[in-house]
Amino acid sequence: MSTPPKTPDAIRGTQDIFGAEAEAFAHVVETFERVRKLYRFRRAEMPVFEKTAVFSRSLGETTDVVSKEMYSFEDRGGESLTLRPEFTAGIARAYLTNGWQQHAPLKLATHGPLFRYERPQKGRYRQFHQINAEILGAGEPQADVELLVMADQLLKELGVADGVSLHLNTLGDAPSREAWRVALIDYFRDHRESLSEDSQERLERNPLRILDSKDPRDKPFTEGAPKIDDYLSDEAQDFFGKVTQGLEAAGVAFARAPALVRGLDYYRHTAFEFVTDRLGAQGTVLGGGRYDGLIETLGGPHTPAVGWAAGIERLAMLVGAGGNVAEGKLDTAIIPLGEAAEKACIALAAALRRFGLVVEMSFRGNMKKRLGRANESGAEYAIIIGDNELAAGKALLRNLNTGVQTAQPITHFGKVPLSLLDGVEFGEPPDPGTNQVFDILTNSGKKDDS
RNA sequence: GCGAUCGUAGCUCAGCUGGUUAGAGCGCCGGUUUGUGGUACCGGAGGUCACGGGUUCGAGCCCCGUCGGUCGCCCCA
Repeated sequence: MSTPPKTPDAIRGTQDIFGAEAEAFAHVVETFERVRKLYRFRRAEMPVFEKTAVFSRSLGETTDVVSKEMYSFEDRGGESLTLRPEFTAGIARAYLTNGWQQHAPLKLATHGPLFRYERPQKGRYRQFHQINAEILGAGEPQADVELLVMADQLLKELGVADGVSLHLNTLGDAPSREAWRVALIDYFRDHRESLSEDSQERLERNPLRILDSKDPRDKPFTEGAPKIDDYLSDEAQDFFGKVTQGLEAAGVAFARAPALVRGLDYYRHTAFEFVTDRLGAQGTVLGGGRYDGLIETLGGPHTPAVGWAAGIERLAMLVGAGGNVAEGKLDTAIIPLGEAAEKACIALAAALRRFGLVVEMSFRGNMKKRLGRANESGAEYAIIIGDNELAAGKALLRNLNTGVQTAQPITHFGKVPLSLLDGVEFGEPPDPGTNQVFDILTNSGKKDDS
């Protein structure tokens, strides 16, 4: 008496992607790969896990993000490892440990799974996937511009640009950012009692975040809050000007978003998000910014860099909503009947696929079943070979749209487009050594004329 | 971590104020068609009603707990 084993559940917040969604997912990745090559971003592959320090140092040891939202564990040697929650820190580590400085300015693109220990909700999973682009070792605003223009082109080529807008801001250089921060704290402290509980908390930990609070109680005060523009140094102002001018030159539309901020200290200058209102609370489709301070936190030399990342699932949802991704269509279904015919059909399927046709060969069910499946698959033609046909060296070519079916010499398949054979009756196969394609073309010409 | 909401067949769902053998559509399998699809008709398989406890003569339905899904808050690298 044994009880059947219990099927283990999938891990919370993971997804099994299949069918149309998987096609949309692949479409996003393929489009990214194509576009990234247009800009000569070089492909990189990084490990999905790193020493925990790679992430904890760059993010700051004390933040919620590090203490609660990373997948960290000890390996058998007692070393603390973490499944990557983002690409940037791992890329920065690779940049330093592999001497990639020699390639600077280095344009890198990658994509793959990331892991965050969060409560799942729409567009948010514990294992999710991003596409990612970075330019390391480039302090020039042109790098920001190129990254943004590429992002814009990507979204347009994916067909999701409608309803998605680019929100752009600058956080200034380090002195500008700090002066602004102090001014914000002073300002909000005066209204402390009127702020939401969350924002009172934020005042201590992360005052910039009050600006994009969702609580209506905070709204009246965020409007009148100090603006970064009043604290920008000349250099920072000039930098941002070059970014916006570059976007205008490239024809990339953007909206200035003075409340768009970044929580971590290493961010400088440009911050941006492509945002939609079609994905519920998780409206950011692609986001990034300049992180000139990051590489130093990993013990490297001062290295300016800028990058962005976009959630593949979120993009796939937008792509899928447009209904423009379908599974690959079947051209031809091959239906063998009987063991001997099966062998001939395997050979025929291989030949047709080498020819470039999308072919499936059925191996289950009776004739009715097999034809039914062929029909459902959307195939245009079915090629049927039973033992009778095999003995005569023929196969049945059935047009599944018209229902017209003719017997054809097996040797014709794989050498002639099926559309030429469609509906045309042939006699004996051409003599060996003659040009079969030519014969068939002239034969079918005769038929058409008559 | 917090809140709301949901969990019935492979899928989408119905199931009345608690009342006998729990339903539909789709899908699957078979038949009308011994080797011919799309349409139609007929039949069939498939359910520990998420799990565990409780209330009740009686629970898919009410109560408590657990797990899971979804949506939102916090956070957002």
